[in-house]
Amino acid sequence: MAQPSYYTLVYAITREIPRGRVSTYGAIADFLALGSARMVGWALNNSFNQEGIPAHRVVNRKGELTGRNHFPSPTMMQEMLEEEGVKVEDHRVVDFDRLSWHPRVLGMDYEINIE
DNA sequence: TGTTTGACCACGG
DNA sequence: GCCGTGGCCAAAC
Repeated sequence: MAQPSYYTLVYAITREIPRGRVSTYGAIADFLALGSARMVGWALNNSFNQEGIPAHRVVNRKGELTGRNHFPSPTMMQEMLEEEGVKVEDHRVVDFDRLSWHPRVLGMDYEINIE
């Protein structure tokens, strides 16, 4: 994509989420200082066109896997997380407070790598 | 072109 | 701590 759209930014940040950690829609929207948390969800919905985007690591602020219904299989999101060592119980990330990751750690001058 | 709709969040009561 | 409400902005209709 020559011109970075909002989607591109969301995708780039989502790719930076470390394995075994989770992030939230609000955190991503907050770091981008653009749009809203809703748009992050919209972008991720469209992210199935792109490959290699760990959309399963993005949950809502309560740690709930609200996006699970948008995966090919509703149980896939949980299984992928558990495979990375993130325990999920009753559609919620266990110990979410400790595992939540904020893109701020990338630094303010982080340059997004657009493919 | 105007309205509706989202994988949401912060806030006030 | 739960509930209603407003805000957010791009796509679909």
